[in-house]
Amino acid sequence: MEAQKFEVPDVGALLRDLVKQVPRGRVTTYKALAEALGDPAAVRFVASWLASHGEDLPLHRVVHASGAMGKGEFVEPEELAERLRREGVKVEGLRVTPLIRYFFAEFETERPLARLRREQEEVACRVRLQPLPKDADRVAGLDAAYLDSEGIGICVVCDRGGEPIDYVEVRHRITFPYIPTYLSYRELPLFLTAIEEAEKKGLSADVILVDGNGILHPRRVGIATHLGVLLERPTVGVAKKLLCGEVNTEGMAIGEWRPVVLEGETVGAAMRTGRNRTIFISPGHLADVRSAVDLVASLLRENVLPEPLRWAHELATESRTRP
DNA sequence: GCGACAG
DNA sequence: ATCTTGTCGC
Repeated sequence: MEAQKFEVPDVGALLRDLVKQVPRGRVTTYKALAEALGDPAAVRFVASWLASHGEDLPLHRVVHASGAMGKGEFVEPEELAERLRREGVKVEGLRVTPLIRYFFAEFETERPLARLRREQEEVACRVRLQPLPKDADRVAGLDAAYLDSEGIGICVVCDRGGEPIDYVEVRHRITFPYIPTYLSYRELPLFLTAIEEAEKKGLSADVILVDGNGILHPRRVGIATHLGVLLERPTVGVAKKLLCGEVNTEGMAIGEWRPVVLEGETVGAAMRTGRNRTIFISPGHLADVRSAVDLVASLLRENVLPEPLRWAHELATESRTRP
């Protein structure tokens, strides 16, 4: 099986370009930058990325939506205010006043996140929900860990009893940041090569478990779904936190599960595993909620995660200790 | 007061 | 996810 070509934009570089577009004497906001990238929900990425990668940028021209000075690791707010004043911007009490008078948002941009969203919607159109193969006797688990900007991808293949058979490890430079609902663009390249390497080694699985969501996603295309559709293979997503949708987890017994509903549709299940931990299971591709839940339940032991994912996580974390 | 977004 | 001090429980 050939690795799929999977292009991801350099959003960090694009964000730099956007900040450089803000003229002297004008200010923009974190939210306006996120919108210029194509998704206002990326505002936290914008703030955190600028705080750690924006040392050489004119960050005094990026303020909160309230007009308040931004917060970075490089410059004190008083100094930011001083820099703005020198450019003719009025700052009172560490706030640009009135913001509207100096506000800039006329960015030259191709809105990269909006393009990725359209791509996700196209992938979502190709999802097929159906029961998992009944004769599945090998289940893979995919997980990632990070060492600075290097990503570590693990693909473990387990037998039907959850016993690991073998695994592969791959490493990639990762540039795409974590932005909620765009996880695929960060981790899928890692997973695609891990699976390719596994197949080269003669390691294959009937179903692939992924650390993340399947159709339990605002556009019904979480990382497990994206992977499944690209490879045309059965996948199931397992997440440790709820991304979206609604579910009542009150008084759940261990092993019990309840549907996660999104816009009136059941897109997954919340299941209580050991202790007080709840996991969120959703079909990726060529799976449905019922069979995904059954498969995960059959691979659950004492751990929070089903065995293939528990092993993948353990191996990925362990790999970080030996660079 | 609003919102709370997988890894 | 990672970083990381202090705190709780087995």
